[in-house]
Amino acid sequence: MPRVSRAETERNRAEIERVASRLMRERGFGVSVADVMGAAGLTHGGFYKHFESKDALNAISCTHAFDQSAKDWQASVDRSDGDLTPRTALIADYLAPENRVDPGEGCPMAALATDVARSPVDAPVRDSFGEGLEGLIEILTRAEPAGGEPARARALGDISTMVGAMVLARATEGDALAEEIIAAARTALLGETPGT
Amino acid sequence: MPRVSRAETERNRAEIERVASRLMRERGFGVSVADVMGAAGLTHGGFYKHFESKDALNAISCTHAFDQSAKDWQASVDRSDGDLTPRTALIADYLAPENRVDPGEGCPMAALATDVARSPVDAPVRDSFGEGLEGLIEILTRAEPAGGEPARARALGDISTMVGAMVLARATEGDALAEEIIAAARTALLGETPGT
DNA sequence: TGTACATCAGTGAACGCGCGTTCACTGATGTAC
DNA sequence: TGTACATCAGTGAACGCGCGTTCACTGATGTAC
Repeated sequence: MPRVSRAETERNRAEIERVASRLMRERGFGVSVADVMGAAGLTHGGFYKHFESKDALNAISCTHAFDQSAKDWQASVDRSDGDLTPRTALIADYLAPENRVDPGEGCPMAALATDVARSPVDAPVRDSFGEGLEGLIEILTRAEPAGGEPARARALGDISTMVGAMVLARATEGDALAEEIIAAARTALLGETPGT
Repeated sequence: MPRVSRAETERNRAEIERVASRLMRERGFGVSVADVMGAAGLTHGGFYKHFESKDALNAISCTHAFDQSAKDWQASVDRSDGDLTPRTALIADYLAPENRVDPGEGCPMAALATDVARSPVDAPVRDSFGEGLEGLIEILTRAEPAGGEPARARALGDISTMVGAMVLARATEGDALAEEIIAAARTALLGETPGT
């Protein structure tokens, strides 16, 4: 049934972007146009009525994922109080099991950085990734106890540890090492005693 | 000219493994059999005289890359002396520009972790990655100033920071942020004053 | 409010291409005598 | 050491398949009157 209403068109486009963002974090940019459209309940032919190319969708999906993460990070900051600093809340939420076992709804840095690194220098996804990353850096920088330039450097160090731990834990999922890595990152970042 | 000598066969196989290990770190497991064989100076048809499947080569390439890295890490430890601790030497060498700009000859954790995370649970490359990772953890654990269990936890935290910084710097290569991330990781790990 | 018609989101077949894998063939190497 | 022959690493065409992209077609939606 062709020629759907404007509202339907808009809903379809939003759904394509949503499932693309999920599938690309799960499987990488190699996910096919047909799989994305199918997951959105459509056939592949209509793809180019919405997007200029597969490359363009990669970039849009990356931005979508970072927008979602920025909201999650801000929510972590907002739930902090006297007993829980914003930085602690953010890092604890990031290292939680949900982020590790469901990459499709999780951190785009951990899911997409390697794919972006392999993309051509002129690929649109590079700008999307850079801007999204900068956004997360700024949220964590504001959450650092220290202010000014040291806060940004500390945020960059924190993010490196968080992303590295997430990436390595996902690669060893199912192995005891995965939990061990996350626990060690927690200890390194939050100074918890390595127990259990 | 078919039927080459045994020595030639062995040399060809070693060359296939060498270039495969390089190309997979550069482009991921998606690199094609034809590209690997071509890079080794052969045609694609002979591939199955050496390997059972593409999956098997993925695992072999991963092990090859970790073996190379273990040698590099040990060399870093060996060059340390009174003024330079093994841990400092290892981390400084890891974060050096060569590792960042030439992923094909660099760290397999940073290059392959995401691809491994996306591989099926029964893919042979998962075991290769787990074993290779454990080997590097042990080298760094021995290089930590503290001994016993805390040394291992600290090694895991260090590796997380190293890998995360490498992965993010590669994704932002060409941007000032790439250098900033590496510098911040250096500061976080080695306590250098964030200068320049 | 009703009618006539242009618009265009979605469909499904088709395109050229590259993938992993198979296979008949080649001919120098390695072996048996 | 010399000869006869089996072995098998490497070649290149072929297989079925999935990729990104294009395109003629459809028919309900949105618009003009």
